[in-house]
Amino acid sequence: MSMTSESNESLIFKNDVDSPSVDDTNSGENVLKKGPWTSDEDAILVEHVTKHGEGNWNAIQKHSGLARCGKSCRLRWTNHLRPDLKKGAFSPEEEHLIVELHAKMGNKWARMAAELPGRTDNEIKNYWNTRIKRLQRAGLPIYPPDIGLQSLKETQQTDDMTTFSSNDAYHPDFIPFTNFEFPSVEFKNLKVNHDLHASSALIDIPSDSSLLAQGLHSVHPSKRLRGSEYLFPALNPVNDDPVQIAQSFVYSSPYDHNSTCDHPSSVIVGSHSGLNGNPSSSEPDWAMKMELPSLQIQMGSYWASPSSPLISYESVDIPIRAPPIENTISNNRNSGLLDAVLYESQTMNTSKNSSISNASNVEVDIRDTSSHDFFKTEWEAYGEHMSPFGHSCSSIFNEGTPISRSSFDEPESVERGCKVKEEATILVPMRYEHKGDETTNEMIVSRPDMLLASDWFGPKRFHCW
DNA sequence: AATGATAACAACCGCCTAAGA
DNA sequence: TTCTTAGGCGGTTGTTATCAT
Repeated sequence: MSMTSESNESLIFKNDVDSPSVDDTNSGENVLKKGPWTSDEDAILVEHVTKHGEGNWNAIQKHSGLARCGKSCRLRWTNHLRPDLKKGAFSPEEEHLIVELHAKMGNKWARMAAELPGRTDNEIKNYWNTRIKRLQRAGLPIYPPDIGLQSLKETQQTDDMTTFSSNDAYHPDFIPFTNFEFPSVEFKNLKVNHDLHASSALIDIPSDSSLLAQGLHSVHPSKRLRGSEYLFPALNPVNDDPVQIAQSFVYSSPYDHNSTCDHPSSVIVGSHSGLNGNPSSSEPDWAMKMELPSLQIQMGSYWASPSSPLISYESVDIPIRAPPIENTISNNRNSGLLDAVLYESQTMNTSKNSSISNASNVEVDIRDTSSHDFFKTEWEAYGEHMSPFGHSCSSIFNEGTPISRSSFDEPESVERGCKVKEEATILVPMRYEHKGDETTNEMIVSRPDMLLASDWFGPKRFHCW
């Protein structure tokens, strides 16, 4: 570290040949240092800010001789030297809050930091990014269902969903659904069941684009979690109560009522009733943002965009005992977890007191065929049976669940829009172990994402055959 | 003990916006 | 009105620590 005859401050860092990196954009004497800050640099910066206060960062270099650009000074001060910074790991409360805030705001780190006194946006961002990576590897949802539901409800309470709000709860760079080619249909019932409608989306397993692109291919069942780190403070895997966890994934259609259904034996588990292409719908904008990963997005992509790649579940290595071919569709990799989900769902429903204490846990009766009623009543007007997303149950399955041959192989076989392939409806007979009883259910496997949640359930706990 | 993988952290880069000249 | 600049923000990259094999 070279020194000059000037003040220590100015000498230390100018023309520092030992600097890890030097910004030579400022040619000549003003050679700005890059790389890690030294304690001396910190001292200079602290002294300057103490004297002159924050701001005017570029002046620091001039006045103190600190060979750092103003940006770098500001960053260093903000992220490390501020006296009100809270050091150390995030507390469980903070972690929970971060997840909650991210569900509301997305990648608005600065705004999130404002809600966390003593924490910096960079800190939160780093925490979140590493968490995302962890979740990607584990194939787990990013948001615990309770948080997703809660945040959405809060969001919806404060916004008129008929218009795109500029409220902070919404991302300014909202990406509309226009490229999704959903039929422009007004869902009368959606407003009535606003919360559940959209919340159904939130309890989908989230995943961002990168997860879609890569994370699912890198599921690492044996990935360790350091120390006390759990993916969701509020949903600690230590609590391995499968019912409680399963409840978080299973919910009923908000449109449940008693009427007939064209798929008497079919139930959509985790149907995406909340996703529709109507920009005036209550779908929060963040649900469409890549930065706010959601499996709903994935599913929406499956359904809406022919070019959207389907996840290859070939690489998902989760030890689920596969059912025999004669009982299930071939290569159905979802059966194991879906089995588990259905099992838990059934457990809940057969219980007299299947109370759902948690507001986010919405019950579904897997034997209840009325879940399709809405689809029928609302969509038969279009002459076809399809979901609010322009897809029939069967087409949803076909597009969202890679079975047998990959959809990549036969893109033309993927029905889009209003096409319906009733004959393609997949009924999966499943048998469950349930307190000595055997119950057979048929279902439409529509949730490949459920497979990803198997880590939460503990794959060894469930099996089907 | 060595090695590789991963997490955690720190810092930089590029873009955007607001304010002032 | 346009241009410049400072500051802020989010994304990305690099480094170090930690853990498992």
